[in-house]
Amino acid sequence: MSISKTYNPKETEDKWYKYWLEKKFFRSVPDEREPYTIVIPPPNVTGVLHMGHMLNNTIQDVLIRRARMLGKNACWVPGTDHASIATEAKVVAMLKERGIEKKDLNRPEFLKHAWEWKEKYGGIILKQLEKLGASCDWDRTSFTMDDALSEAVIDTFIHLHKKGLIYRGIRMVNWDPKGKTAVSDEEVIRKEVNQKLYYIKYKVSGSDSGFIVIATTRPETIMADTAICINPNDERYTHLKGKKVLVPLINREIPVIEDSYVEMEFGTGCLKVTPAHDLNDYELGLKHNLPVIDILNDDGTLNEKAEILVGEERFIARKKIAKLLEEAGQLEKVEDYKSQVGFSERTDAAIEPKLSMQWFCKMEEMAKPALDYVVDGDIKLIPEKFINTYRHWMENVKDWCISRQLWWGQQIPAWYLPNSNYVVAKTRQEAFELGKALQPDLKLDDLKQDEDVVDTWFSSWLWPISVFDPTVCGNPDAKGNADVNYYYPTNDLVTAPEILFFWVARMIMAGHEFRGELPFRNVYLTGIVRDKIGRKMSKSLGNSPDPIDLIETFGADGVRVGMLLCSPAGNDLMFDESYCEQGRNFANKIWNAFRLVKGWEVDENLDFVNEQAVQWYESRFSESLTEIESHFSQYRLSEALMTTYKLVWDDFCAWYLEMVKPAYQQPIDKHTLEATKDFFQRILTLLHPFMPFITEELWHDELFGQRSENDCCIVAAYPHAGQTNENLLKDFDVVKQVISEIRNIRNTKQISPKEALPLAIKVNSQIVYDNYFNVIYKLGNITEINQVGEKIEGAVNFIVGRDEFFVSLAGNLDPEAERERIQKELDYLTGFLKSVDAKLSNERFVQNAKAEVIANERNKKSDAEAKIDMLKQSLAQL
RNA sequence: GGGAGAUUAGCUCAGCUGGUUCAGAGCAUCUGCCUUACAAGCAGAGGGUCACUGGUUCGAACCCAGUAUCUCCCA
Repeated sequence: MSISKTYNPKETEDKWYKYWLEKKFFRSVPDEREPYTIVIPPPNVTGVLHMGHMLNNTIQDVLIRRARMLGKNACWVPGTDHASIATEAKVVAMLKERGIEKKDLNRPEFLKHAWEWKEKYGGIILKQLEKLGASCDWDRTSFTMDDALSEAVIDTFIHLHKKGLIYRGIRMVNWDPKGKTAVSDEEVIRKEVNQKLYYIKYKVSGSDSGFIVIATTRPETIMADTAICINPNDERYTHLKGKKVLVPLINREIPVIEDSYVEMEFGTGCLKVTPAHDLNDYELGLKHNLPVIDILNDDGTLNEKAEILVGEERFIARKKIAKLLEEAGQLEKVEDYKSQVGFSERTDAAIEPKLSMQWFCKMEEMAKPALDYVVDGDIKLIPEKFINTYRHWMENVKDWCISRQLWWGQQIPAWYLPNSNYVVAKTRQEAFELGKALQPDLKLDDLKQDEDVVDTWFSSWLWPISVFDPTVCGNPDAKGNADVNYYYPTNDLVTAPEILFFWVARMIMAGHEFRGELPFRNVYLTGIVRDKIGRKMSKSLGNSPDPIDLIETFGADGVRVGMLLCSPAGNDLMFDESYCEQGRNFANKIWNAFRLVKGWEVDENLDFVNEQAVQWYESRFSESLTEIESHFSQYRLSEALMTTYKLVWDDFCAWYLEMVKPAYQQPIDKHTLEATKDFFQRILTLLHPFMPFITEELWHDELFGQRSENDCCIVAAYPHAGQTNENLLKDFDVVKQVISEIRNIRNTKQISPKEALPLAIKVNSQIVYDNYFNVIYKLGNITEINQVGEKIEGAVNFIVGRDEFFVSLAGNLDPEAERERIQKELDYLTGFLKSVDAKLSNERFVQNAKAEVIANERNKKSDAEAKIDMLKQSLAQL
């Protein structure tokens, strides 16, 4: 093994990842052990690894590695989802580059190209996860469009349709004119946009000069107007009641209706009603029985119903209409106006509200049990604050539009008969059998399958079940295979709060529907990765580092540590590369501590002089481990890491190793070396979930002797907390403080650390300092230690606990400076004593406070008094 | 407009059921060190009106009310 001065991750990472794969350490099959299961939130096949994935998957890997070391049968199932809109968009773009238009292809031809694309690019993100060290069971890699998983989707559709939970209906949907598909409410991103408010004059029918003015942001939709609406209480417009007006430019006559829905204060208090192109207008139209005129094509261009500007794109049409209105003298004015506009998450096109026939899944019935799991605490959300959000959603749930006007996905198993009836069935043959009942003369070829596919989330909501046994989806009575019975319900889900509703909640619904059980017990919600000035990381801002570059620069272990250091659960994290640097430095620290220990020569004849140090670290390790376990149990991973970090860097490297390390080129005793090696191995196991590569590398060093093939850190037993010796820990706190004081004296008096100093102790406590002389000599660079009964004159002194310490400096004591220092401390203590006295002389405090609190105050008082006494004496001696 | 959450050191965050020496980390900063494991390092130090205003209490960073600012979700 190399002993380079710095740790080089490149030499270890690929090597060990390959080794783990070869030895099948990630592989899980059901056995008699307790399972610990995580299903990956399937990244989009079109995706490349971004910082959000890094965070999310680092957390999952830490959890799964720790569970594995705790002796559980750990199973982390990887995979991807087919992301219908995003993938279809990519494939269409690729075809366009090759000079092929989607409209010139039929469905099978298009799907062939799409699968080719998926085979070529779909695995990129999973390969990238390997670089991070993700210990997924790759043999279980799933894809939401695998045959079996697709079948599960179809069966689910059929099952829910049979139950009456899926229906077809006309609804106002969010139409993405670029993707040419409906998208769900959750896929619409609202942004504030600077717009214009156009004030348009509508002529009153049958009058030469009368007109009313209507304010709108969408003048291109006036041709779809079917009414003008005023508030019945609006006195400005009473003369218009029952009248008709003419739509400008096309002069179609429409009625003036009255409804208190119209806000009198907004715009002119007069609203144009366009049922086909606005949700509120649609509802108003239903109420007042208005016709619906849809003037837009699927791609967002105007159709012949618009009468004018046919074929123009909607935003171009808006500009042209404004000009036409102006020329016609019907544009009164234009104002700047800010408003919220929805954009498609996938294509960034402005969403067009559009009426269309879609498939819906009823949510209310399924939402109830899904809400109960969380409210009753069977499923824990971490952090808990998300329960409120979850409840609010589930209590106001809306039906789920599940059809998408795309080809990439599972085609809806609905078959239309010539008479426009339809049946839902898995195959054409089955549909035919059902169809004959409705239409006896039906021929097989008469059936036409619905052109649309189901929403990708309609696959993903089955994920925690379908990756184990897809056949139980849609078949709630099925018993399921060995896998699903063993691994389901899974343990932890790690995901982003943005998809709490449209993924997490729906998985809970599906789990309840098909397994009668929750899909996971804990949902750990990560924050959004932002840059250090708080902006969301995005491609367009270019403020996101490439995770693979980060791994190149800082090593996978360094990046993992960096991610976790800045990631409190559920809070956004302000990522900065310096965290990864800190992680890399930590790896280097471990590496160098190892170099030190590795370099030690043993001398069997030496006495075991480090017994106190060894026992102290033993206790300290247990104490820290208990704290780490508690952090893990609360999913406070960054704190578990920080506790580990300090245990290694401060306690092990800065204190323990310094205490036991022999002088340069001197040998060490056998006991100490063995104890140190044992500590080191335990540290490696403790660190492994966070830093898998460096720990595995060091684990196999010859320092620890020969290891069998399967003796690897990844499967080593996680350490258990042993006994802690409280008194020893307390004594060492005092000893460490004494050493710090000595070092501080050196620093302030400009004395070199090389210059050894004499120390005298006036012991007033029960501490047996003799036990710690070795440590104090070594770390304080002390020549002699004397226990004295009286103060030493002319020495610098300090107090730790109740004991006084004196360091004689060869003639360079500055009495004035000493007096000042002591006086300062004295002032502080006097003030402190005053506040304690005030408390103790307050009758109500003594009456009301708990006994131990009062005892504590009394202790503080006597401690302070003792110290003040000592300081006063010192002052007098100067 | 409705709802949720946040505000503690220069930065990122802990701080449990109100009660150990007038609030703790890590990073950054400052001072001194190339001390044979590590300058990606060592030793030490400084740094806070716990957003603001009231209230409850013997006692408030913590509980209550209001104000301000910010973030997110929904319309």
